[in-house]
Amino acid sequence: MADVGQARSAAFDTRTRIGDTAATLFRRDGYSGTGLKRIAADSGAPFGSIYHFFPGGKAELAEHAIRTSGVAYGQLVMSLLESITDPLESLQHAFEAAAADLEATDYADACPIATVALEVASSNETLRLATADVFTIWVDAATDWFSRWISEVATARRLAQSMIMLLEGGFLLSRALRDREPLLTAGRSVVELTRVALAGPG
Amino acid sequence: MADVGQARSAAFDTRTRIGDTAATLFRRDGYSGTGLKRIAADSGAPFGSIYHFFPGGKAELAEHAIRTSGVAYGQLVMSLLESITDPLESLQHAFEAAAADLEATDYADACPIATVALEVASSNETLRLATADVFTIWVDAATDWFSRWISEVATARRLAQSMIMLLEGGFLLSRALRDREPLLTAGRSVVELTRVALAGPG
DNA sequence: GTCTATAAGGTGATAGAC
DNA sequence: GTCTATCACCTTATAGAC
Repeated sequence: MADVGQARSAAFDTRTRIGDTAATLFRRDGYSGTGLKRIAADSGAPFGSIYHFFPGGKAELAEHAIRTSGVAYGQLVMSLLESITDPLESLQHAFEAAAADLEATDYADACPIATVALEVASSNETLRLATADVFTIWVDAATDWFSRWISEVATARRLAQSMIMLLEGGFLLSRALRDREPLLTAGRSVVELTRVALAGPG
Repeated sequence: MADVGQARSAAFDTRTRIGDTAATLFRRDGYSGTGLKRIAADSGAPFGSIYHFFPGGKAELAEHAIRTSGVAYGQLVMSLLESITDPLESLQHAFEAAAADLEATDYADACPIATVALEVASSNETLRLATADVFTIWVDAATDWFSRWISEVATARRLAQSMIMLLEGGFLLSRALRDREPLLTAGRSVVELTRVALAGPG
């Protein structure tokens, strides 16, 4: 197993480096705002390597970045939610961690796909579908998490969607205002919504 | 007064047409994704007229579009909230109207500044400030509206921010998924948060 | 398979004719 | 003041040397 990894390591590293750099730039500057030249330069890979590993060019690279970073970010958030047993404390902690991360990266690293999702929603059906798939995965995973304490699936799903929407809206306002407050407010509202649901039908 | 309008109408119309077209394209395809050639073509104005009316070029045009369409959209939403006296009914109606509008425009016309806001947040300080000013105006106006029924300003402000964040998150998910559901769910959650606040300290 | 040079077209911006 | 032609640059993509 180590041999296989070793044998593929050189090519794998270059491909991964290109993918990671692309994801970082797409997240920060969007799809149209990110040039392939910049991706090659920042990743240290020659320009031609992009087309060697991603023959479909920018579109294929973007779809790969959306799906890969989207799934990874979803897992990161879910693992954050798993780290504390009490749901209300867990939610508050997750939003505080997101706010701290955002501030630590000078308000750059928020949602990995939101900027691209808005850009391509009305202009690129392939990439729109990729972002839709990622959001669906997130909502489903969060619905399962809420379902541990909420018996009604519809309620769990509504909380899951609202959590993600508040996170996204919080990222948007916090990035624009360069202030953690909106994101922290979003966290408080998620806690409030969950508290009410828990006190409700049980 | 009619004469002044008449005298300025030709130039004013062209400038307005360029501004409106720019706002529409920026909203749909973002800042980097919108070319000045396209703005000239869609507005019917000659290319040079863009620089005649907006000497600062694309950046000045974008700032104008952000501030103008941002303020206008805020007023639209607030007037929608004014049209019904009961706050809970009013909120639900506003989100349903937003969802209907989004669907009617084939999921294109959502927030006029969100796409650009995310694009420029880390790369263009002038435009970031313009989006920040718009969001601040929206939060302040919504805080005043909530304050009619909520005595604590901090609570009214939290509700105002959460309403806007849920609207923005709802727009994002609904556009990506091409489904009204997230936006309608966002509306339900805003109503829920407001109901709890109203039942609380009074 | 890694990398470079170039192609073909689009971009923001400008100069200058009318 | 309206409009056109053009500039220099940057974009994605490809062809081909090594």
